[in-house]
Amino acid sequence: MAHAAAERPPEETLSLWKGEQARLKARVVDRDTEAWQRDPSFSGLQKVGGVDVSFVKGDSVRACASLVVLSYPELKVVYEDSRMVGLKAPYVSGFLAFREVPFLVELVQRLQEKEPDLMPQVILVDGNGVLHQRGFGVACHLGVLTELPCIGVAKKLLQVDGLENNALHKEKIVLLQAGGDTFPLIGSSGTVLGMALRSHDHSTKPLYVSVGHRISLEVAVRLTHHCCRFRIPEPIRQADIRSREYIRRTLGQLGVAPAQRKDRSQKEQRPNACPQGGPGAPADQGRPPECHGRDSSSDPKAPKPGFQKQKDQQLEGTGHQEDSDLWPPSPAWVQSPP
DNA sequence: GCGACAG
DNA sequence: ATCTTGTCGC
Repeated sequence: MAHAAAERPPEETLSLWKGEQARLKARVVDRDTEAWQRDPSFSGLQKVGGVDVSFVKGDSVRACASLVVLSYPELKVVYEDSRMVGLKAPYVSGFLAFREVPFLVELVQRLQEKEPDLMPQVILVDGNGVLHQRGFGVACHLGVLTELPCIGVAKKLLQVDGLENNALHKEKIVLLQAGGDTFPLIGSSGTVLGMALRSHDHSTKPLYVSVGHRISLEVAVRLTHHCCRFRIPEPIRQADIRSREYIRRTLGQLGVAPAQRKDRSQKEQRPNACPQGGPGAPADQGRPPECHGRDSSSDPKAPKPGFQKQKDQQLEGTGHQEDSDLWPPSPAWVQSPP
């Protein structure tokens, strides 16, 4: 039973999740509530958070959740908490929060306990805010559960409410000529759900920014832009880099049973053991502001093939349904209502 | 059966 | 999301 979070939940579960989203959605505040948000240069803003979850290939349970806090406007990491977690829900488009948000809330609580002074004034979330099937993406979810301002930053357009990544959309993207350029994402209802943002002068593929909680779309977009040294906003980029680094260093290439890995021809299988410090040595757990050690974080060598994959293809699975069809391995799906 | 599909 | 190697550009 190493796949607790592998198969799609039954409709009954999805209905409960929809109800939860509808209930929490009523608490979303889609306007500025902080003084720094009104300031042209964001004076007063000093700490920006970023969260992300990386996964262990071939393992539907283990993942690493990270929360980082960066100084603003320097964008230097002043706090990091990366933790291995056990996933309890699978990824289902439209319900990303039920898979990741419990761990993100935990990270925020740990920060509150350990270093309350480093609590971020806003968190950039990997995923959407109100640009969502039911107007309540993971950025809204995290925002409402923590009451912290949150911004949804997606790397791909979620095609909902009439929004399509079609020829017209692509034409608009071409018109984004410089970093900071944007165009609104208007749903069928006529509502502005978010903005496509060219985050950097040298980046062609836009980011899709939407309101998570306690911030206006305009400010969300402007702040996201100010956080970009590269295409991905630094807070999210650092959380991403550090969470996968954590996995790489603790599990290396052996994510799952070494026996069922695909045989890579006859190449040498590196012994691959964790260098200094055993698994018991977190290597960076509650590390105070100092952040000693390697800070290779920001380097101008962002390796990205000069060409894209004309179509973000997703390997359509191997077509194998290797395991049984016992879905809920155990109860406890929905979190306690209130 | 076919198209979609945030992470 | 994950894996993967080289390659092109500043």
